[in-house]
Amino acid sequence: MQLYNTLTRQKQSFAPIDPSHVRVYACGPTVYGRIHVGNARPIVVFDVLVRVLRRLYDRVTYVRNITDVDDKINERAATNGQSITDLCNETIASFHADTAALGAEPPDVEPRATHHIDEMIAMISLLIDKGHAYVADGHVLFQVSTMDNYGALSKRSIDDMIAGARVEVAPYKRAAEDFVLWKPSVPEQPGWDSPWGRGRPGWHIECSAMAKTYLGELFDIHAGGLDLIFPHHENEIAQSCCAHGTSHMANYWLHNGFVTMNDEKMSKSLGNIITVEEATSRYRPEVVRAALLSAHYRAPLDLSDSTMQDAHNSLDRLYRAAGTAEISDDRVDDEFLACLCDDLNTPAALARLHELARLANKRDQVAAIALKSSAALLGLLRQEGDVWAKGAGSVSGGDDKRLDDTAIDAEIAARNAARTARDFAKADAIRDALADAGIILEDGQDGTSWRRS
RNA sequence: GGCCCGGUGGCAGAGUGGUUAUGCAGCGGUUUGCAAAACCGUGUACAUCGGUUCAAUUCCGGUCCGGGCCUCCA
Repeated sequence: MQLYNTLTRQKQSFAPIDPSHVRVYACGPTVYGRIHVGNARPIVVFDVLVRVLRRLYDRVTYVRNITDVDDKINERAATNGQSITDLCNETIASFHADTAALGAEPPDVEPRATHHIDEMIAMISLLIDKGHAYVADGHVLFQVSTMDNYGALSKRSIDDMIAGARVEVAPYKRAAEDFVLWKPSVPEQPGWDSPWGRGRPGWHIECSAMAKTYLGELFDIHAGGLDLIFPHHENEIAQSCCAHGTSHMANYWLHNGFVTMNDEKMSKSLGNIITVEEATSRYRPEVVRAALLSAHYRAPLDLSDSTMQDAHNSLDRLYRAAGTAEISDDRVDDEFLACLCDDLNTPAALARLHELARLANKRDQVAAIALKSSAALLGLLRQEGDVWAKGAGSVSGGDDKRLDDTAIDAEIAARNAARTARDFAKADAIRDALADAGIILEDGQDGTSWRRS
């Protein structure tokens, strides 16, 4: 498998450290609110990555953390007038609902930051002992200058960063680029006892500590969004490598591009977000998943109604072609798999699915099985074709004017009676009325079938 | 200011040093009572200017335009 490695800015063939056990870490959500479609992209994309890896290797451990200690959580809990614990538990539950709706399989381990405070304290102590960190004014800071190749991932030098600094430097820092490992908490803030007093961890240390705990000092793949390259992943590398005396934290660093709205990054600070909850109620969840896979994961993906409509039409065609074919793990199409093995080229893989669909539509049952089996690797076409066709949550039209299935069957019976009587005007009137209600009829050899548009 | 990444046909979106991506939309046909679906056919697309080359959308350089990171952010 070929993967684009941010560390080398090149596509490289993937060689696991231990071929009998591939280890992957992805940065998960900070749980203070529902995730939006931009947050969902790495969930879905790296879900496909792990599915492909599981197919290629006997054992894969996929870790995706949950950040449940963060000042944004504290603020949100205060705003909502609820406890931090309640806010986190509530948000985690909705996160699980959202990821399940998108068809993402749960990770093997989903560690919570607050359950790994001891590991963080141990790692911070180690960094102090090794001279990479210092205590100042109740804080513990990582001294960036003690690391030789800091900036290797983001291709950024310390000088560049100082030149571009847009933040005021906290007075207790020895250097502007130093970052916080531990900070003091006032009584009303969450905190844990530590050698440096009661406090809480900085942003980056949790990932270093949890990755070490579950995947070891060096593992295969670390994944996340493009905006995490700097400073988050850079600082994770600094912490982990300096604590463990290793040259690398992970061998491959994968970063997904952004979801945009009108070509602008979807972000909470810009306020142009659509939550997964909103998206999956306006469109079928599988359509949202397909849309997220319709562009290459490193390219920007602009979301609009037409993106969703395209994804819907595309799935419609694939579902019809797949028919009632059964999924079989050993019938995945080779060309399709080759597309995914080429740096997760999902648009090319989808194109191959359409080629299989054309063959299947020419009554090639082998192609139909390959289509359904291959699509399953993308987490698509998992429903029965009939369930999809008649499913609710269409792209256009609300449920208010929706007809129920028995009413539709009655209309179809009436229309077929008219057709038998060769009263085509009446038959067509019934069909047009159904079409207005979003019901498309198809007269086939086995009678009339219908689907929701 | 520093550092990254892009600009492909009506739209979305792959890919390639010389030959069909794919889907949607459009057009023509087959089929159908008419449709729908399906199948077949159909498009002088690769920001711009130079360079390398027998040959560049594809490699190199400049220009223009767009996006991102440098602050929480997938």
